[in-house]
Amino acid sequence: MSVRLDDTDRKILGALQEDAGRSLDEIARAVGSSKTPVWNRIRKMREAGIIGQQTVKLDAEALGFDACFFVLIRTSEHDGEWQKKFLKAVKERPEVQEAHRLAGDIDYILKVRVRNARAYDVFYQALISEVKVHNVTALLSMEEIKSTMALPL
Amino acid sequence: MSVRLDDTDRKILGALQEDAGRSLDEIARAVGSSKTPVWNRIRKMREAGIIGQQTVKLDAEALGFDACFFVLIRTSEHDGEWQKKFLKAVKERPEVQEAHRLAGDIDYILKVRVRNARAYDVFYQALISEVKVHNVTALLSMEEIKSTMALPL
DNA sequence: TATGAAAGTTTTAAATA
DNA sequence: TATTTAAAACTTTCATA
Repeated sequence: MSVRLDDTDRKILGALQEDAGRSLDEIARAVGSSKTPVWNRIRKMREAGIIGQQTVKLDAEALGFDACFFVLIRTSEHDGEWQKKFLKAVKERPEVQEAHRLAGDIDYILKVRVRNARAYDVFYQALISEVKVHNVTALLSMEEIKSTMALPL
Repeated sequence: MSVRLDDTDRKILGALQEDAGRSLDEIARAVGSSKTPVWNRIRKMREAGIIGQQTVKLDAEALGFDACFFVLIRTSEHDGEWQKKFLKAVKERPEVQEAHRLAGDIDYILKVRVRNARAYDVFYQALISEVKVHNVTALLSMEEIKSTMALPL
């Protein structure tokens, strides 16, 4: 923790976010420095946990994941036991790509990626059989306009 | 396009999703094959667009992005001109990490990542001054329970 | 599919500003 | 203290069997 970031660090993070497959040399050139210092900064930021998992973006549709739902969940149960069970269910299910606990009226939002509507129903039935929820609204995505993990550094 | 995927391809995709930083050798070992065939498969899947951008996950909180909103948007305007302007606005704004066009009552959902509530308001004011929207609901995330781009292959 | 050699990259260490 | 240089270890890429 607690690495103070300067301008060069931020530029490196920007370059990595954009394309983590570039060589050190290219990144160094892009941020106006050279290999070793850039390498040391990256190592420090990795150790500090600022730079996490390195991954690839796969084409969901080409791989047959044609359905994406945003699921709004209201619960009447707010005790610790219920919450623990719910978090566990959500973390374990690979269909759930995002899960957030919300402020206000709606308690949770999930982003669920499945092959088709039938697969969503299977997921939904499994979820409500594991944990009791008061009210569920599923919003079906017709079109993914944008999807990125990049932070607006 | 149209690459038929077998079991080995799927295993490779799984390995890359999990950690794109591993060497070919490691991936080959993990999927029970050897370097050359794995390399050829990856190249083909990249060419076909199945494997896309390579990126890193950054720690949003460590970098000072403390606020995340899901924004539900209803519009009264459904003509092409309006939609074009809206898509453009959403794609251009780096705060918008996800944008989907929905079926049903609510027309769009956005995921917006900003430094704080004030920054969200700046974003919101800028958006509604660019495109007219009928009704907006912002859901504030209190806790990110899960966040992954990985498909449940 | 496997082997292996050439080209390129990452990583470490030593030298320099 | 941070950067450049240099060299060893490792990876990717690709020709050939």
